[in-house]
Amino acid sequence: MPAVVVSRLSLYLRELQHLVRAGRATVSSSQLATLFGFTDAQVRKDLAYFGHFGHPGIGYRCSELIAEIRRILGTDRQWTVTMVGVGNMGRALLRYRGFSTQGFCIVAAFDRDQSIVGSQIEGVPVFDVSRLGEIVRAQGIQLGMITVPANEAQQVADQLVAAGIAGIVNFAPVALSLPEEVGLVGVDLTTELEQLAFSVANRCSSR
Amino acid sequence: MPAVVVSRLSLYLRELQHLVRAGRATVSSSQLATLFGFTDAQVRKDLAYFGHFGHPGIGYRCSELIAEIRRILGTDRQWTVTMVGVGNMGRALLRYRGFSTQGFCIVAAFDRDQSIVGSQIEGVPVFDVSRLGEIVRAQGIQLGMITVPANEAQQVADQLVAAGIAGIVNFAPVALSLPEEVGLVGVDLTTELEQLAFSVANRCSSR
DNA sequence: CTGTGTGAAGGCCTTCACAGCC
DNA sequence: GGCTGTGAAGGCCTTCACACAG
Repeated sequence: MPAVVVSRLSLYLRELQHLVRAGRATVSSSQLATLFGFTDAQVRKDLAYFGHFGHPGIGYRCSELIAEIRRILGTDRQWTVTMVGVGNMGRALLRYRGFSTQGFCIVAAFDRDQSIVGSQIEGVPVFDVSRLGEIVRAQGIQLGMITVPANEAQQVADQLVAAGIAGIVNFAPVALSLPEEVGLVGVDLTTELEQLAFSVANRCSSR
Repeated sequence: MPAVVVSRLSLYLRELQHLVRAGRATVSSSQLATLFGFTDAQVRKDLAYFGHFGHPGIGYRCSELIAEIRRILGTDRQWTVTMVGVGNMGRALLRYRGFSTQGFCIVAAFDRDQSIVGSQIEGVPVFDVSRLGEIVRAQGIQLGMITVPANEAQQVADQLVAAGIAGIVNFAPVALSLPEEVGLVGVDLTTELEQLAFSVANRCSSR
């Protein structure tokens, strides 16, 4: 299965949830496709990698497909998440409601700023970063989000790995070096703006 | 040229800047490649699409390559940016220093919360969203970042397009429909976590 | 007739392997 | 020896086109 399929499944899931909220019961591959500028064949192939979810002549039942995609992504279960770095970005993400509704529960945050250690932000307790290993291990936290400055990110990542984390989302603008068996996703906002600048400067529609 | 090349150029740029800060003068394609888990041939091909920047036997001079990549991306010039939606995410992004050093200058923000309209956040003035068209047009603002709730994002995008914006970064978790000639990049944090969950649940190293 | 699932074809992207250069 | 730039090969991903189902 192509690697990009999973990211498209996430997009399908998101729009399916919007469709259900709008009262739609079914959707066809071509309707889904036009939302993103994909082809209908691509949508069907993406879904067919994982099973037979469609109904010929009807399309896909939204709620049914939502359940299937969540099962595929593994977000039908709950994931425990920690956030390391409670600066501007960390705080914004802690306050973002979208994670918990999709199966991600932030259970602990870490920082070294003593003025916030011991407090709670949106119900999430903030611990001193020196207790990272202890708490991640004790609570069996599965995923970590790194929102510290770039020059501290690798060290934090190493601590998370040592504590047995299964995957990391890295918001620091630096490449991390991790063991093969730990999942890694990088999010760099400057990179995204640069993408946009290039596509605008070269008038190449990225779609 | 493959579409993904541009996103890799951004990554090269980022690490080159780290290398320069660490005092490195040159770097080879294989050294750059191992930072990301790419092949050396890929790095060379990516760069060779745009010119002959390397020096056989030496590698690439970091500062030289930085200048070239910035020129390619279009970030050797300054871009004016606006942010629509000054909630948690918007505020965090306004306070993020990384944009301005890479050529992106946030010159105005918009919200409809009257308690912040008229104030400044990190030196960026916050206007009522009703003045969006007027101000974007008057100041010739080039790029827009959308950080409003999903159900308001399309409407905001339409206003930005009407005001003549050249490109949009959409942080709202919804697919936007824009005219072909307007650049669009989507950033969905939940999607990123879902990627990670899948790769962990299926123990497939995404690298 | 609408719409899915899917082999086959086509195209795009990456990797290989080496000529050329320092 | 070290390293880049690049045609050729290979592989991966998307699109096509159609059999089949409701």
